[in-house]
Amino acid sequence: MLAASLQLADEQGLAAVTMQAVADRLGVTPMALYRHVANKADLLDGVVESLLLEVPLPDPADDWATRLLALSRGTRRAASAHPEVFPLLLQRAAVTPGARRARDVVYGALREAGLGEDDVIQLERLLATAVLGFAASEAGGRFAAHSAAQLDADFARLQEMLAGAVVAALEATPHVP
Amino acid sequence: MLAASLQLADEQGLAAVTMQAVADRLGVTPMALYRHVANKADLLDGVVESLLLEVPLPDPADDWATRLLALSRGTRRAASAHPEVFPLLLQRAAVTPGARRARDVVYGALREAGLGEDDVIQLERLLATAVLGFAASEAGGRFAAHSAAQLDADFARLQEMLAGAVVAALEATPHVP
DNA sequence: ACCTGAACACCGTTCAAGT
DNA sequence: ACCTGAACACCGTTCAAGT
Repeated sequence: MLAASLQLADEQGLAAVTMQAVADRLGVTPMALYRHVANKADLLDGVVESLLLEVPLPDPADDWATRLLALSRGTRRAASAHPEVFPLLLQRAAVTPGARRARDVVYGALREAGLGEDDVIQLERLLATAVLGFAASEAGGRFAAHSAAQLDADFARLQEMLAGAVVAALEATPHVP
Repeated sequence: MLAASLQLADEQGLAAVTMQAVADRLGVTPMALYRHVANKADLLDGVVESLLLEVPLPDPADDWATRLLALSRGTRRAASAHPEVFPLLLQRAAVTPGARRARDVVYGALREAGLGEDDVIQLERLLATAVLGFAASEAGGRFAAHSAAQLDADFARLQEMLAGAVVAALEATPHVP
């Protein structure tokens, strides 16, 4: 049902995701959906969550910088696969299992990099926000005037910027030699 | 009419912005709105644009770093004033007068800082995206679990991060001594 | 437990008609 | 030029009833 809704959004836009259309696709009446979902907002929550769970987790064997890069690339890819739904991500509290899963990857990477716990927690929010902001802008159409090559270059530069921020935080961290 | 729609969204949520409700507030029938707006999407475009035009432009007498900070603070304030509408900003192409207005402020500041034209153009997108991503996350509820103090601290750190990116770009720029 | 038919109050949008 | 009444095809959601 969440898969059917996501597919519907991908194919015909978010506005096409109506209780009746989803039900149709499942060969059922609209009212049957209310057995599995409280209401339409709840259904959309589920769709957003399933999108989040589609972002592949990086290989834990890679070093921390590679893992961060892989996660942000996976996020951008999920956005481009589901541009209609992705922007909704910024409109839900990041407290679901899917949100926690991605957050934990970043926490682990920043800890391994050597940051203190307070830094880890704050920096994760800023890194995630920058990546989500970019991916949501791209998916939502804010960059519609720009070429794919330009956006690839922008994304690469964003990564450099974020890496620079992590390095700066590391340099400000007292470390055991 | 755009003002009435924005007010309606602020007071009762984006879902309450229906053609009938807007018409009601103006003391007119819904069909009368179609004289001023092509359809509902067009109306929402107008509402988003009017929100963008609400962001105050920085004092041109201030130095470039102060202007950038003022613009991003103004943006964050507009988001908190209109949390229902603000997230839509990431879902429209940044080609309207309101978008251009803000962009030109950043262009001017980065040029004055001493960046080359290519850097100015690319960095503007990244800075704007980071600020909009943060403001939209905050307005949209992604940070709902966090205190206002925490979010203020996050925003301050975001500014530091962005300032660091500008400085790094400046250091990589060959300059006339 | 799960699904349905019928119904309700609302949507966005059209069109011809009014002033 | 601007607004309206009536109508159309759709919404989300409820409730009692069916299996």
